Amino acid sequence: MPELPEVEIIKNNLSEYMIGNEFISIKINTSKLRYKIPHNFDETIKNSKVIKIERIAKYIIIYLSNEFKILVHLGMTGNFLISTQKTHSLGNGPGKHIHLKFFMTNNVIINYHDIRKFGFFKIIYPDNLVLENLKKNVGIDALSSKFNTKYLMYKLKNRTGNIKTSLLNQSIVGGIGNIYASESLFRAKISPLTISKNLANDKKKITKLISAIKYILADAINVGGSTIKNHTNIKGESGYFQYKFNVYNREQMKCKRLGCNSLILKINQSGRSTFYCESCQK
DNA sequence: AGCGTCTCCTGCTTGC
DNA sequence: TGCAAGCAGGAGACGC
Repeated sequence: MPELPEVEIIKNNLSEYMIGNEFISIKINTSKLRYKIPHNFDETIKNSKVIKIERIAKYIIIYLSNEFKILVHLGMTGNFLISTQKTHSLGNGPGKHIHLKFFMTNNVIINYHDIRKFGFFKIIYPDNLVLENLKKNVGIDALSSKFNTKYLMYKLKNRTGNIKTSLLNQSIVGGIGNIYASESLFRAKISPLTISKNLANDKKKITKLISAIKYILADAINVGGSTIKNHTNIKGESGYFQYKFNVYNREQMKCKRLGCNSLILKINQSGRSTFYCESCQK
């Protein structure tokens, strides 16, 4: 589920329901996520107010009034769903995979749902540099104005792997995942097999790639992200960028570009699926 | 430094 | 129908 557009949507949803409100309590159903939920998680968060929420690449950071912060990553299948004290309903199936429940002072319950339990929650202590290190390590956000031609040429110039794998590398650019890497390369008409350092010499193509990435991500955010298996917004509503896929999940289907009769190919790169059109992407 | 491989977990799809 | 294998949006740890 969650790549940059989905995380951005979830961040905005959380902001709407959390900012300005306090945590009454936290119920932990499952502490064994990717990392074990710390034993003082509830104690640390309880009675603090949410000040602001930001996104760094695919991470969400919740700033608390007591100077602590919560670092959240949604892994492959993490999501938040809202319910209220009154109804206590989720409107989205059984609660089998709800691992945490945040009870807020505005009578809202924010439920963390994660089938594969690859997501995590960490407490960042005041003055701890986790966040600063994270900002260094995840490179520049794909939607940032700093993600520009000069930057990407520099980052790719020594890379001997393929461009598709480089786009998934969060230390090069933050936020792109497997879906949007394939879709962006299609839009930029660049083959996913292109060696990164060769592409780095082609200023025009790099510029085209950057604008394709920004276009695709912004478009996906506008339509609520991609719902492949279970991404929804906090109210349980699906996105519909999946209907706009040109290549992702379209193996052996006809290329959508007008006049192109080729079929979309599926290959494996660094253990991940890549979809592309051999005729359109050179 | 950079690349490939493996791993965490559950559920759905595919093939025998 | 039943069962097992394979695959899935992510990323950190490891060896080379």
